[in-house]
Amino acid sequence: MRGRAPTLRDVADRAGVSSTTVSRAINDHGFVSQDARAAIRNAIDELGYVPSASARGLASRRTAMVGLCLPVVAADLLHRPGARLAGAPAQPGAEAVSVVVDPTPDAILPWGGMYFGEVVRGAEFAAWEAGLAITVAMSRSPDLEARVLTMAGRVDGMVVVSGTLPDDLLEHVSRRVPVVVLTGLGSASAHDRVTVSNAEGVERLVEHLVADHGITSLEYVGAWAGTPDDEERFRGFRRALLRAGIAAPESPRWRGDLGRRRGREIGEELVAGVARGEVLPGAVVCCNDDTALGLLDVFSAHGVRVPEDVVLTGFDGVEATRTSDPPLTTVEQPMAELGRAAVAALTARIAAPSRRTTVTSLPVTVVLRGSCGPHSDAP
Amino acid sequence: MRGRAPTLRDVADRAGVSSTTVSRAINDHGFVSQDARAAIRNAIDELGYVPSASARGLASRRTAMVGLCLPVVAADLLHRPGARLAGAPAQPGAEAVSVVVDPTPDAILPWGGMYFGEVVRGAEFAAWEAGLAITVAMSRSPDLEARVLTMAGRVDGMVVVSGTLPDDLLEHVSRRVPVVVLTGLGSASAHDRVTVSNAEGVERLVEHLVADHGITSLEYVGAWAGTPDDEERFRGFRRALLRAGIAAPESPRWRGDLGRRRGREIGEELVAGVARGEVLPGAVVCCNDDTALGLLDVFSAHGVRVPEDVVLTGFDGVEATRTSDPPLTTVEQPMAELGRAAVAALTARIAAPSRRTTVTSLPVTVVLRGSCGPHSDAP
DNA sequence: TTGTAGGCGTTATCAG
DNA sequence: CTGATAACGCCTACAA
Repeated sequence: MRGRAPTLRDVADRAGVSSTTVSRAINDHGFVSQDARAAIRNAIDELGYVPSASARGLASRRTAMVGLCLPVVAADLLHRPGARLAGAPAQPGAEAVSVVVDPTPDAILPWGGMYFGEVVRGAEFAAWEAGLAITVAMSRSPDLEARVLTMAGRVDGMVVVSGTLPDDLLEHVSRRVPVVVLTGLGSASAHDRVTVSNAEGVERLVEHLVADHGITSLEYVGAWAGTPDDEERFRGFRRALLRAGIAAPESPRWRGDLGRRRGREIGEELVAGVARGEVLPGAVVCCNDDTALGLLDVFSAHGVRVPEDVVLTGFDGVEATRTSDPPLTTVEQPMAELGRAAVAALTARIAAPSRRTTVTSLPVTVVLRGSCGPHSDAP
Repeated sequence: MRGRAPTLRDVADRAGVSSTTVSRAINDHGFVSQDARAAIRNAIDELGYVPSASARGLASRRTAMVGLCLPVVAADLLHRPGARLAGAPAQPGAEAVSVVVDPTPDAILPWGGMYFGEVVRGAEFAAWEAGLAITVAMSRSPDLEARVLTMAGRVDGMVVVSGTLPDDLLEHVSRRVPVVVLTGLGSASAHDRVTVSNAEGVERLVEHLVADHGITSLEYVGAWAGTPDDEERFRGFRRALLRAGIAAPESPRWRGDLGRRRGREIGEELVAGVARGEVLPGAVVCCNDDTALGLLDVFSAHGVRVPEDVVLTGFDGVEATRTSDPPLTTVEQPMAELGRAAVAALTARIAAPSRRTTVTSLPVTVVLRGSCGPHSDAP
């Protein structure tokens, strides 16, 4: 099949009009007579014409695509059962069927379930509404720079999850196309930015712990220093404490890396402290769910009861928080909305390149579950 | 920022070489001296040069992108908690935080959880390995044709989930770029195709029901007639029965539409039959999980016990099967592998346009859970 | 309502 | 190892 693909010109010749007219008909700019339209439509069908995006892009200087740059981990985050994809493709000679009895789900997902797939979904939706296509790339190691620049050369704008790109690369990219930063991990920036109400979320959560559960000794487990979201969350933590008249530390006493493994380490330290006679805080507020789940792993293993002995909370709203024992109280982020808002910010920026930089903050939801104690049901 | 983006030529001038040389350096074709390389690299950095994919594509006649065309429902399938995205964006004036007590998850997802996000993940991975970028589109109604053709003009090949595109559109597309069909719903085709061991999966499952659970009266709930996967699954169903010496119908007695709602209707009919004195079959084997879950909804509501009164099984391996009550025995599809295999087939086809059409069948896993009865643990 | 002409930024071909 | 030079397929004034 497919010799040389038919071009606009072929269509024009066949329809007996000029290529300009065909162009007009296709993009329906300007005026085209009904006759011409019909002839063109026929020619297109007969020839099987498909416009070349490359030529279009070159001539019009826009590609009608936006790029999404997600953390490598996103690959893992999109993880679902039945996935496999470990690196080796399924053996061609392997059995067509295997049988297992109720397998336990894969142990621990790296980054434990912040479904970036949701972000993609939201972004795709917004792009679709704007008549744009979407292309996604994971910021994987080898060749990161080349691949990201390639993407930059291919799109009208990019959404970049904060922290996925080295600063100089990000700068290089943003000299070419507008960039919207999706705050997540990583450092601040001078681009349009979309984030969530981190501080308010934690503040409200802590308020609940203090007011409704009467907890007065709380501790915060953060991320590494300089993580903007974490800093905001900690600020919310402090604010709530101070407002309740409880002494609050200047900085988190514990710092993790947002991972469950590190959460376990911190859990071990806490438990070890108890063994030495230290007393557990009334509540441990974690900067994210994975960290909290890591602590929970250790608490369960060592007989520390949650919420009786210590209340535990997370942030993000990953799926695992619903099925942990006890289910984890957390602050849920609207992932799909993040994607949508990011693309919306991008299209706005593309439309008005010189408008002021914007920051969009999306609302969060405090989800009260067993890990912070029993609830009547009116928050 | 950004006046007129620097071009290859600008880089060449600045580096004091010809544009050809710059091109060579960038794509590292042919030979370029170290000096030239260095000068070029500097020029690129200083200018913030990013190659234009449009120009590249036009000149080289390849775009280094592959497209993925997913069913509209995929939008819903990527669904996760914290999603929202109902159509209206979050109110700007809305509260930054809201609080809820352990909300039940959103009722029912349309198509209930065939995570196409997994397919995307697998496809992205394979594309990445091949140095390709990926663009995804959902086959949404208005403008389907225009959008799909636009995608076709933008990529070197497309993966299309079977049934998402009208035949004539698919044909139009495939006149331009190679197409790999991901069997799912819909009709057969003359393209490279990737699918799973549908028949073998069900066959093995039924074998288990008969041999290990001693069930001798089984019924099959299919999809609408002409659905290839369903037909294969039914064939596996028949084969297992016949081999076990059990009479098997020529065609499914019940037909659903793969949806949970329709599954409920079928469930109601079954229950109504019982009320009229009919006797339940020993097992109901459903063509997919959603249908089975629909039946289960009704059975639970009417006190029909699974697996005591009737055994129930599905197909797909959606997440909900793990948390239903009882957990649903099913045949799990390797979603990510499907995506990967599809892109692999595509790159192979692109490399050898005239090779014979291929069919790739991926292995499945029969997952035994509570809905088919107790198990020791050796299948 | 339609056509003409020129250029968009790269790659590929062919000589040096 | 390097440079001219011609496409590549379409859009966009501008003119008719």
